[in-house]
Amino acid sequence: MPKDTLFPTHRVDFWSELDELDRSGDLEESDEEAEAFDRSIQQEVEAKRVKRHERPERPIDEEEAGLLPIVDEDQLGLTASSHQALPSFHASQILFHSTPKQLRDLSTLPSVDTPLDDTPGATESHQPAGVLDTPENIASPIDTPSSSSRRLTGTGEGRGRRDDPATPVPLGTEAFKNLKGKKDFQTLTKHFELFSKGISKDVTANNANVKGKGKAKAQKSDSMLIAGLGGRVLEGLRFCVPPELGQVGKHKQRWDIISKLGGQVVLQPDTSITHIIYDGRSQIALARELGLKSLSELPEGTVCVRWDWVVQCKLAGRLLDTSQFLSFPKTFTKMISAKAVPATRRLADITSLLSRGTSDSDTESPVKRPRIPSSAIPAIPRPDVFATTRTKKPFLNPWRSELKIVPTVDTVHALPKGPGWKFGKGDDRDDLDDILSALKDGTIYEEECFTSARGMPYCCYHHVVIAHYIRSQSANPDSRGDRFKCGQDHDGTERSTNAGPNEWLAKKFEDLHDMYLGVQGKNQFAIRQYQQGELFFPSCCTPWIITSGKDARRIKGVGQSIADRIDEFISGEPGRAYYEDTEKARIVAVLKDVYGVGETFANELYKRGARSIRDLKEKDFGLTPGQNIGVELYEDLNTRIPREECRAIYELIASKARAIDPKIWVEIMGSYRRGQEDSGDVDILITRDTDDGLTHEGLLKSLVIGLKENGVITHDLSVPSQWDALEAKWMGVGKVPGGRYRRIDILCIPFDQWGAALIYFTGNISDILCLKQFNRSLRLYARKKGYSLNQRGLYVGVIRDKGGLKMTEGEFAVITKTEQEIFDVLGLRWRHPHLRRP
DNA sequence: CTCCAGTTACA
DNA sequence: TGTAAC
DNA sequence: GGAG
Ligand SMILES: O=c1ccn([C@H]2C[C@H](O)[C@@H](COP(=O)(O)OP(=O)(O)OP(=O)(O)O)O2)c(=O)[nH]1
Ligand SMILES: [Mg+2]
Repeated sequence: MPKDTLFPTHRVDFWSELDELDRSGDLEESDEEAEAFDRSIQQEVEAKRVKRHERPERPIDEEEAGLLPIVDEDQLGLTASSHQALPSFHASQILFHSTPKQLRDLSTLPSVDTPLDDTPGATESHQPAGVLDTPENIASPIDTPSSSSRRLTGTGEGRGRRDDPATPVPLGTEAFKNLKGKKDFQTLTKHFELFSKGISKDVTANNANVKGKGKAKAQKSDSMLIAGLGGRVLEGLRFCVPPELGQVGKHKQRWDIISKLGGQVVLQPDTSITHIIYDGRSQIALARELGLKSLSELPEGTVCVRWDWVVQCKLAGRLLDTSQFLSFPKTFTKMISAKAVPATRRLADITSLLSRGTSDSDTESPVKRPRIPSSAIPAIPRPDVFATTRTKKPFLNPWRSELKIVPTVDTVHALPKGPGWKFGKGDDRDDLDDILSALKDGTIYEEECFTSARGMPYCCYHHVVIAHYIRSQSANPDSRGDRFKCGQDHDGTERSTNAGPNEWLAKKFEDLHDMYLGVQGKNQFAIRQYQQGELFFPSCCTPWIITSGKDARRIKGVGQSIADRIDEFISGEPGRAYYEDTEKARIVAVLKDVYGVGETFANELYKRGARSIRDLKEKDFGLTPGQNIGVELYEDLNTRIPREECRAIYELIASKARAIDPKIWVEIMGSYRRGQEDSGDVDILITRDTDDGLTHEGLLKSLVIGLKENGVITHDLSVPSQWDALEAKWMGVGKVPGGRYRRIDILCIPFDQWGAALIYFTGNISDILCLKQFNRSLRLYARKKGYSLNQRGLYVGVIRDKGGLKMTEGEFAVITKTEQEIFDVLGLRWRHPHLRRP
């Protein structure tokens, strides 16, 4: 792949915040940008052909369909003819992934819900069991023939009256009063007027999806497909985009993007708006800004979303669930279906259709309380459920099927509440926010315009995840088993992505990182930096186009060495990255994929002549028993586990455990708890309430034995040193009947370490970094505060020598029954597991 | 020049 | 103790 | 390999 074709030549990508725009006053700017972006995407696509391993087993479309509802316009009243008739609610408000589960045996089941939310409203009653929540049975908010529209309450921020968009009544007469008189504000409103005029002039062209600025468009006819990126997904929606000082350029772009996507833009709220774009965090501040006493004065159903929602909708070419993009997730704006079933009702409805007890993996406190059915398990509906409803998709862009968002497992009940908890009132950004951004830091460059965008981290995260996911998707031919055959399998399933203009760099670094994994003696921290490189470059993290290594050094985490690599990549001159990328390194990297084979032994194997997994199978290299299992099950163990299967394995284990001791607590942790849609292994955490004087001592042994009899557990990889200790970890392999072999970890812990163990075992991030960054940064943070955090608890008084070696153990700082206690001591807000990722 | 999380199991 | 793993 |  010749670099020049990969490397975009234009200067700015479509969403960067440029004040030049303002200065020039040239409204065409964003058009140009859009074009540039689109072009870069195309180039990106070109670059996307090659790839490596690892893909989930499901066909992509299946997931995609499940996660991103394609909305039938008819159902939304959004067909062209009804374009004017603004629906009160919108597809974007659909609560998509709520899979409440059945109430389990209350008397025996430890209640482990997340930081307490006993509010009945949010956690609806559950329904009798009987229907499995297999994908087939999951009610889609779309295809559920829902009852006639009901009066909506409790949705969105607004409670006020709603008018037809033709006759909006302004709200917030005092809006922006503290901005008025500011020069910036005046220029902004002036620009807005200009913009509005431009829109009405262009309206025809707009409808044809070609916005008037003739010349530039003509030549880009085939990037038109992409230019259309997004189609008119915001058709019929009306956006209030409250002005911000010093953000004229940014806002102009936003208006333009919204209107190109078919949405209407207003500065001041009125009775017809459907959305407010707000990247801040404080409802109060927003209300004040808008000149409202409270956001409830907004029209009923108004949703406050961060800007990145729009961006993602544009990228996805369709409306996305807003749940991941709410400005105020804490209020948990109950998203509702287009058919306007009240939120709580909907949830109950879904509950009744699903069920079968499952763990709520968002569990937290061992405090006893009735177990509430919750929705920890994401609905991953099957594609055919949607097939019939997606036909109306207004703009079928080819990228659509590539884009997916991390599963948003909308655990409604999981919102934190109670003592010690505050919802982010105002700007209560805590230090962990800083940690999380620090994690990303490498991905965020520090510039004024960027730090001002509060919503950015999340956006960034989403983009990274998506980009990464797509990368691995495109890397691998589908269908089980095929992926190891390497080669031929590129059955025309061209998987392109719409990642940004620097994406090729991310790919380069991903590749480089993989390669260095096989280089012995390479500094682990150096490898980590390359790994970081994967994160830096997706367009939304680095909103400008990197033109040189020097340029990239603006990014925190990119130093001289990474910059040099970038220059190599750009110039195409073979440099270190080229010379170090040897056949040997690649082979070693593959050998290292065997479970139990690390860098050292992989190199040793290479030295002894091993060149492939087959060699390992055929010749005797004196592998350990564990490594032999790794070789034998190489394919299975290197295949990601679909979420449903994780759950199935969990259920098998949990039921066996409960059969042994009904008071046992069994939870599924790891990537599953974080809400990922596939996992590398199944992580199970076990403990038992000691209130009756008994413990889970010895349970692990009988559990494993029992599961071996079942055929659920098939191999041991590493067993506890003391089987009957309260703390014991078993690692091995198991499967569901007829399924692939899967890695399983079972961790038993003393009851009072529940909180610390949850933090530990939930970890974070995996998907992108394969580092367990959340743990690492939290522990680093604790250390800086004079504590020490490990899977057992949070300690104070740890004395370290100057090398950082621990001289004393210290003592428990807190009883760590709950995660929250730990977060509290560290002065941090508890975070939903799903948010423990950068 | 120093630090980069903190721990367990296996051989 | 070094290696590999969570 | 990068940051302090
Ligand atoms: O180096 C590590 C590896 C893991 N963990 C914790 C966090 C992690 O979430 C949990 C389970 O580990 P696992 O390797 O299963 O990672 P995961 O997060 O579950 O990802 P996946 O299993 O999908 O690969 O153990 C750490 O603290 N440090
Ligand atoms: Mg795991």
